[in-house]
Amino acid sequence: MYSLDHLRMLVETVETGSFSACARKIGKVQSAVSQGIASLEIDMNLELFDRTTRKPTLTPEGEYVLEFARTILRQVDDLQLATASMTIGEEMRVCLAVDRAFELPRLQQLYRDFSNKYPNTELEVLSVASPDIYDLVKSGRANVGLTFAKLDIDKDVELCGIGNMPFIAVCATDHPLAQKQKIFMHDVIPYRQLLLRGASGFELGHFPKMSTLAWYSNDIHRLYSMLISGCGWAYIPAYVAEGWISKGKIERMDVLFDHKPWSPPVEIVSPKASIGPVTAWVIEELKSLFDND
Amino acid sequence: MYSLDHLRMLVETVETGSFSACARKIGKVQSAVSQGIASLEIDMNLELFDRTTRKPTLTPEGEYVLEFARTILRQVDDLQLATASMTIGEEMRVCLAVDRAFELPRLQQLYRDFSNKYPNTELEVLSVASPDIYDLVKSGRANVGLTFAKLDIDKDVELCGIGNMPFIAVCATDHPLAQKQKIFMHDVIPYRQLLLRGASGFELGHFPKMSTLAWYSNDIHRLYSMLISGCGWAYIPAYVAEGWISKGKIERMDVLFDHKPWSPPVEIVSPKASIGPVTAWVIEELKSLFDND
DNA sequence: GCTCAACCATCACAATATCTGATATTTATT
DNA sequence: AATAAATATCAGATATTGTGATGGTTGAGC
Repeated sequence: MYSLDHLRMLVETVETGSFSACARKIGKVQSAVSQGIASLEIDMNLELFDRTTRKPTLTPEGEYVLEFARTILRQVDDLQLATASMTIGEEMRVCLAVDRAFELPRLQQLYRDFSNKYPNTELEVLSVASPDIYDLVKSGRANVGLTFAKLDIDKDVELCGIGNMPFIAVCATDHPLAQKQKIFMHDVIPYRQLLLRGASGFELGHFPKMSTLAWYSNDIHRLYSMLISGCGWAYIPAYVAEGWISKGKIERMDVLFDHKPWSPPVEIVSPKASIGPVTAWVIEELKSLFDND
Repeated sequence: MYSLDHLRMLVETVETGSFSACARKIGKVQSAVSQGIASLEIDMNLELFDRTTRKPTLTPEGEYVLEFARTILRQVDDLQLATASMTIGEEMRVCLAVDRAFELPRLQQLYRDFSNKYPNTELEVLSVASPDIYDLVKSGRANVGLTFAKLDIDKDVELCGIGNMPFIAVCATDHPLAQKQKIFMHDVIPYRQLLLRGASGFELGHFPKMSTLAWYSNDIHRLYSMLISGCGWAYIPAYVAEGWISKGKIERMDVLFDHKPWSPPVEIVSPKASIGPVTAWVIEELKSLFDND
């Protein structure tokens, strides 16, 4: 049965162009590679290289096998990285950074599934502001992020849009705006708008500030307190609003300026390289987050 | 450096619950497994199993490594299958089955990219009717399929929806319906409708037959001939219609009964297991087929 | 058409790695 | 306490892989 070294020889030979060059690169002697490839061909019962030309060229079969070998070795390299970082003490755990606004029931489902599927892997969930998430992933502090999409693309991280999160405008039932029907843009401007904003200070481009006066919080629950005490109105995720409205102190505003709910895009942020299988699983799960809502 | 056998021991030990059972299963002696796991732990510089209990249990590190090992071995098994089928003569090629209605420019781009990326792998493109595609993939005759979505789900194949293909109603410029503006449902009923249908005989649920009289063809080009000779009207993919309309003999009908174009969902069909890397690449490419149209 | 450098295949032998079977020890169960 | 089933360890057997030497082939440059 062939080994990883054999596959490495195949890949390296293609990469360097010759058995000798491959041998030099992997620190062995030419005949070792020659025999290695030969035994690989015997094991697979296939001719991988055409040796009639000066430099060995891949046969169609070889071409096909090469792709498998590449994928396998990439995984092995990732495992290598993972074990290396584990021995130097970095505990293996998965850290998921999500925007504070996401407290979806589906996320709780994900926690449950995670604990069943990977009972021994630690899960850390950081609840932070969207703009901070990119840095957390970039620095390696977090393995995956779930954020409102930035407008500019970031070349250091992998991004994957997964849908939109509808926001609606709400205010307290005793707020002047709650009485009004068919609210125009100019109607809300005089009233204080309550906005979500990251601790880092700046807000997201997707969150439109419409009123001239604004109050901020980095915590959506604090926003609730501010709302019911009549401090102003706010745009909040529709699924949060539902819960609040059912409590009877908050009402949906009948705004005319967006007839379909305003829905900023949501994306998954992951590092460019070396994603472990557990993180990969989390990413796959996150992808279906908005599938049937 | 550890080998595939070592990883296999790890996985099999977890699966069976003990080193001995693992040894029995993989046809070796207990001490071989014991030593194998030990050397794996030395190579990785990690403790994978906790031996204080009766049966060895995975440490958190082991749990983590296990996932990698599983993925790697799955790939190796796939490679095994691929090489086996290649030696018994099944030429390694990728066979893509697409519905006859798809002749998208983006598909031609895919052919070009394929020939660059995998110059030695054969590509076969079968142009067939959507309902036949499921069987082609199921039987292994085709590796991937691109079809209009069936309404019932099929448990034997993997399905992945990728978007919708807009259809519009057209007829010849000299057809009575071309003269009319604001065509109602009852206007089209008396005229012959030209429909796409698979050779297997049955049509897709997504293709609404509205007229009482219908003519069928399994070939969209034949439909064109029928259309320009004034035989009737038809629903055809919008991108096909564009080309035909620009030739001047076909016109878009001003139908009122669907104000947004009728767009059946399109999905990728792939086998449940053992997808080779080239096929995987094709699937990834197909997924973005409708992304920016 | 000759030379030369770089390449590949093959072989016998050396070096490693892996497997075996025996043995001692541990652990949960009766 | 006795038992059954597991694990660790060790020395020797076996198999795999690597080495270095040798000879043959290829293609570029003259």
